[in-house]
Amino acid sequence: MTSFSAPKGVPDYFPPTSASFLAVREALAEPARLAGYGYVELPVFEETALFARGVGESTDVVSKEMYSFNDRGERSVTLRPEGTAGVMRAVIEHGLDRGQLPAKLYYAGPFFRYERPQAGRYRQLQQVGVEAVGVDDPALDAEVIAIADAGFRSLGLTGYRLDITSLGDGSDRPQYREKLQAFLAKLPLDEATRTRANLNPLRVLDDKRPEVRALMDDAPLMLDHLAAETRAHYEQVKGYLDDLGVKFTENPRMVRGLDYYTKTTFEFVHDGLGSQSGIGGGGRYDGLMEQLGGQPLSGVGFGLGVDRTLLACQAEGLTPGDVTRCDVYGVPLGETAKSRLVGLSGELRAAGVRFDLAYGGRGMKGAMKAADKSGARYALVLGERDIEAGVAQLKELATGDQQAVPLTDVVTTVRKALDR
RNA sequence: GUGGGUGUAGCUCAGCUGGCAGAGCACUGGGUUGUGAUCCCAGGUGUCGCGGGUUCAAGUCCCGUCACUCACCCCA
Repeated sequence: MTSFSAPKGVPDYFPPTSASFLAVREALAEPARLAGYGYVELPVFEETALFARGVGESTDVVSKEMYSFNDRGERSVTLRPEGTAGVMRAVIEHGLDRGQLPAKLYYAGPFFRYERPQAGRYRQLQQVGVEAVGVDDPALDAEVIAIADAGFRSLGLTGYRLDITSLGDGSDRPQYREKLQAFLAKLPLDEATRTRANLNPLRVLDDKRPEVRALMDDAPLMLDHLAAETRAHYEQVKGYLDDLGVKFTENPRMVRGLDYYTKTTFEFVHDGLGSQSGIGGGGRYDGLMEQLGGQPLSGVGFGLGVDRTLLACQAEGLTPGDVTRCDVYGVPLGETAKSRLVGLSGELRAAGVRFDLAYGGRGMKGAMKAADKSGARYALVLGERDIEAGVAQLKELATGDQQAVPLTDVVTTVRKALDR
C-alpha cells in the first residue's frame, strides 16, 4: 500500500508548534482590531483575471507563481497569491466604498504561490493583512505600519527592523523610471538581469548579488526624484511614525514585487530565518481600486507572514501560545470508575477545567505516566475502593500531595484548587 | 526555471578504505496488592528512497531516477 505525503512545499503544523502558530496569527491580528479594523472572510480563489490585472502581469507572482486552473465550467480560477486584490474586489462588489471612509478591514488565512520551496518560503503560506481604503491621509500609512509593528512587538520579537521608502506615483515615477533605465542601459548586466530591468527597472535596485550591487552604487534613487506633493506625503508619514514611537530605517533601494504600490512602501525584516528575511510588508496602492473597476479611491495596507513570524519567534527562542493543554488527568481503575470519570469529564469541562483521562484501558502505572506527560497539574484517581467510599483521590503531581475528595464535590474542589 | 547538499527504526543520526544493520530519544511491558517524573530490566519494527550495473559479497563503488533540503531568482 503506497502512502501519502503532503504536497510539495506545504508545511504541516502539529502540537506543540501548532499552538504557537495560532498564537502568532492571533497576536498579529489583535492590533488591527484595536484600531477599528473589521474582519473579512473572503474566498481562497478568485477569477484569474482579478490577479492578472490587480497584481500586474509583469510581476513574478502573476507571470510564473500562480496556482491557476479551470473549474468544471471552464472558468479560469486562481488560488489567491496575495490578499489586497481580493479585498478590493469585495469592497467594490459590495459597495463598501460608498459607505463611511476609510473602510478598515483585516483578514487572515492561506495564500498560494507556486515557487521552489525553501526555508521560510512555502507554496501555501499564511498571512494576516489589513487594508484601509478611501482616504489618502499619511496618518493612515503610519497607523498601518504601527499596527504591524505592535503585532511583532507583542510577541516579544526584538530582532527585526522596519525599512521604509516612497516609490512615488503617476506624477513622478515615470520620469524617474526613464532616468533609471538610461542608467541601467550603460551597465554590463547579464541577460536575465537585463530582461528584468526592462520589465521593471526598479527591481534591479535591490539585487542581492554583490557584483550587481556594486554597479548600482551610483544609481539614481526615487527618493531624490519625488514630486513636491509625494515628498510632502512621505515626510508626513515619517512624522506620524515619530509621533507613534515607531522606529524605522529609510531604505531608498527597497522594492516591492507587486505593481500596484505607490508612495509609501515598507517592509519588516528579520535576520533569523535564513535567506527569506521579510516577515511582513505593504504600502499604499492609490491606483488599484480604479484599476479594478471601482471608484478612484486610495488605499494602504500590509500582509504579514505568519509562518515566517513563527520562524522568527523560534529563532529568538520565543514560544508563543505555550500553555499546558490539561489541568486535570483522570486515572480510572476498572470499568465502573471509568464510567464515573467519563461522566465527570463533561461536568469538569463545562466548568472550564481542561480535563483528559487515560483511555484504552491502561494499567495504573501507565495511566499515571500519561498523567505526568499530559502536563496536568492534578491527577484524579478513581478505583473501586474510592467509589465505595464515595470519594476520588486528587493528587497534585508536582508535590505528590494527595487528598480524598467526595465525588459530589469534585468539580467545586478542582475549580478552587485551580483558582478559577 | 538554475545551482549545491542529503536520503539508514516513529524522531535525531552513526556506519572508516565493500564482509552478519547500529546508538540515543520516543513508545510498550515489567521491577508482587491502587500511584507518575528519577533509576534498573526487557521488547519491537528497517524493501538502508527507488531501478539498474560492477563484485563471491553493495547501506558502502558506478549510472539513472525520485524525494527532501539549502541557496539564486522572487517574495510573506
